[in-house]
Amino acid sequence: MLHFNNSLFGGRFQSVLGIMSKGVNLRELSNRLNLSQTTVSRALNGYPEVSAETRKRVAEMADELGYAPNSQARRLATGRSMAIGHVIPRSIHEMMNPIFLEFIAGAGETYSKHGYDMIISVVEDDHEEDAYRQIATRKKADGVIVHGPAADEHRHRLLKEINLPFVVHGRIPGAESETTWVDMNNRRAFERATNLLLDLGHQRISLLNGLEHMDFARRRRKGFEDALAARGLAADNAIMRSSDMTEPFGCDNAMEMLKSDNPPTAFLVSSMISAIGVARAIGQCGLETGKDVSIITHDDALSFLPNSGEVPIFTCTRSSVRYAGQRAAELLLDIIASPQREPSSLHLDAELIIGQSTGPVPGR
Amino acid sequence: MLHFNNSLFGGRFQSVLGIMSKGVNLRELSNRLNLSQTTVSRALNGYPEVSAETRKRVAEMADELGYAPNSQARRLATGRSMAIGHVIPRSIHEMMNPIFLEFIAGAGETYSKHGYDMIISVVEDDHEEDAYRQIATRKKADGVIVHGPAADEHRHRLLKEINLPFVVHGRIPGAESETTWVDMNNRRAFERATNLLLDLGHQRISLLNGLEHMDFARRRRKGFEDALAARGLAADNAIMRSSDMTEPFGCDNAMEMLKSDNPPTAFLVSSMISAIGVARAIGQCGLETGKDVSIITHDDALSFLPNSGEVPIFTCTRSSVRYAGQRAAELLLDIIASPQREPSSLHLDAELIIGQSTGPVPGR
DNA sequence: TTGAAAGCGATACCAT
DNA sequence: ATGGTATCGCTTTCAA
Repeated sequence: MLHFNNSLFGGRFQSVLGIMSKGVNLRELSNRLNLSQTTVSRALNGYPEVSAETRKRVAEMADELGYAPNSQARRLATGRSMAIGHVIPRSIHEMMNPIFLEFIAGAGETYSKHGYDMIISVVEDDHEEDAYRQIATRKKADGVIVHGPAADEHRHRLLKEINLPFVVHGRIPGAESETTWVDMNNRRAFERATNLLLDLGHQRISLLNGLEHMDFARRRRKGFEDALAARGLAADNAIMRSSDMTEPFGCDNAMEMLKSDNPPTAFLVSSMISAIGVARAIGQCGLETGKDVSIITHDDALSFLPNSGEVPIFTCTRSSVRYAGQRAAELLLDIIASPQREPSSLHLDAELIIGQSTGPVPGR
Repeated sequence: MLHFNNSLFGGRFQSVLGIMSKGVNLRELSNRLNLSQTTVSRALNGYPEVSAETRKRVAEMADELGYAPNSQARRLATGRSMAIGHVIPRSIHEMMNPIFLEFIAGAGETYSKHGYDMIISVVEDDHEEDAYRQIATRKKADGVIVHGPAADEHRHRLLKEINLPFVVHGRIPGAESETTWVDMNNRRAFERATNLLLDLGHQRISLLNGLEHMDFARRRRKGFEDALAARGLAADNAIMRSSDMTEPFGCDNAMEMLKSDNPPTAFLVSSMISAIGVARAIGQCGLETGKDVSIITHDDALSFLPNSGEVPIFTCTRSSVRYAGQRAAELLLDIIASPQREPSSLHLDAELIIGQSTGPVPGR
């Protein structure tokens, strides 16, 4: 996975004077230049009042001595920590979610593009509030991303209280207009998916959802139920499940239902990982996915679970979490740059993509 | 996934004087106490020469005012950044690896336990060297973890050059004794797995390996080949593959091989994710995993892919990456605390666990 | 266009 | 046991 340009890594490192590793500071640099620290600082930070010639001299010497400003000092002086925090409570990190990783990857790209650091705090559940407070009082980060809002969410209140800028990945029910968030249209995605199944003649559809104390899962369920209701159908609790989205969650539940008296002819699943489990169960029952039993899954476009190709394996509602991460980070940096601005959120639509896992209901 | 204790989050936040959010600093705190900053600092940091009574007063007032030291200032004063860096080049983060996430989760636990921050830098490939240099010169972190060492690895040279403490997750061939690392015994794990298959009568075994410019993948291949050689067998390149360990990688290759003239009777796979793909292929060919075709996979004990239960789905070599993360972090903190110490590494053994995916070769 | 000097908020040495 | 003061390395106001 790691490739190196040999011209960079293979050769000897340019330590002509052993200076590169010494760590020159601003004072030494300005001494060498017979300039004040002020001027050097200005030159390096692109202030306009520096003469072109001076700026050039400074840049060259800085380069030669391998100068880079000490971030702690700069942060102390400017009062900005140039870092964004992500707090992961144990309850979320125990079932360490690949979706989180993909989001982080996206956000991280944005951060480094803007010179920000990403700091991740893994904390015990009962220290989460503490973690946020410490980020604020100790000035560890200029803002945070709130992950996985619950249906009954409170973190935004704390964050407003302690005046820590934040962006929510997902939405906080009842606080949509007073917070900045990036979310996909979960309800609509699952409504569309359900309609597709209904159009294919499926009437008995199982919902394998994420944990329904989470906002996103509630919305998905709503979309599912809305679509059924629109055709005068009711959801059957006997074939609806809600859990962490693991592979066995999909397999075990699908297996159980398929063996029951009144098995579903289709599954609507909240995650590719569980969908893979469902497919396994279908196979183990001697049935064929997309023919005997249909599956639609949400696809977060995780890089290690590609579901693309001409005809994707799974029919899916797709929305890139990585992209969401990039955009959420951008919004947060905006807020930090101009705190007075009105909250502006981003509602992403999922694509409904036809793959190999759906077909008309058998015997139709 | 997120549970909150309502007594913490549900109620109103204690902003009795609006002070909590103000951010008191050391000077204000010491003024309020009629003590010098020196004494207050000492009291808070547990220095012995402070009277018990003073210490108590200080602690109480600090608590009341919600004082917490500004980390930037402290870092500047102490010269320690109290942070560990993880650099992720794009080549690794494009195929964003869940294994990385799990490792991070483990390391993160250790960091917060010791008051360290974890900072993650997502960088373009050709900026990786730069990223490390900047961490060193700008003093962004006190040390770094090196992820995914290649067979032809150079980062350790750079890190020694710039004097940045580090621990390797995995091993750097040829530098085992001069670096501190945490790795599992890849060669032995795959040797044992292969032996198990051979004992079951399998002679035609396919290897679906990770990218073989990575050290871990080479070692696994070695283990595989060693085991075959010990019984006078040779590996057949026609049924060996090496790639990013995605689900389709497993499925597509297994499918192709199973349909060939001389199909393998067993698969040795480097990752659960790909193993799931293999299982899917087997199902699609109308065969049964563990009966018609056997699979042994390496299991990194990823939380969203549990492979436990009385009889796990997959027979596997298992080693917890999360644990590796914890230990690697501990070793790094040790090094930082006492830099002169000899490098001491950790070689973890994988367990070989029998699951449902293996059985005697058919027709035996 | 350049520089002197005052912060930023802690720690730590040297006195007392 | 407590306090004064220099220091960490940078930014930024104010002067020149």
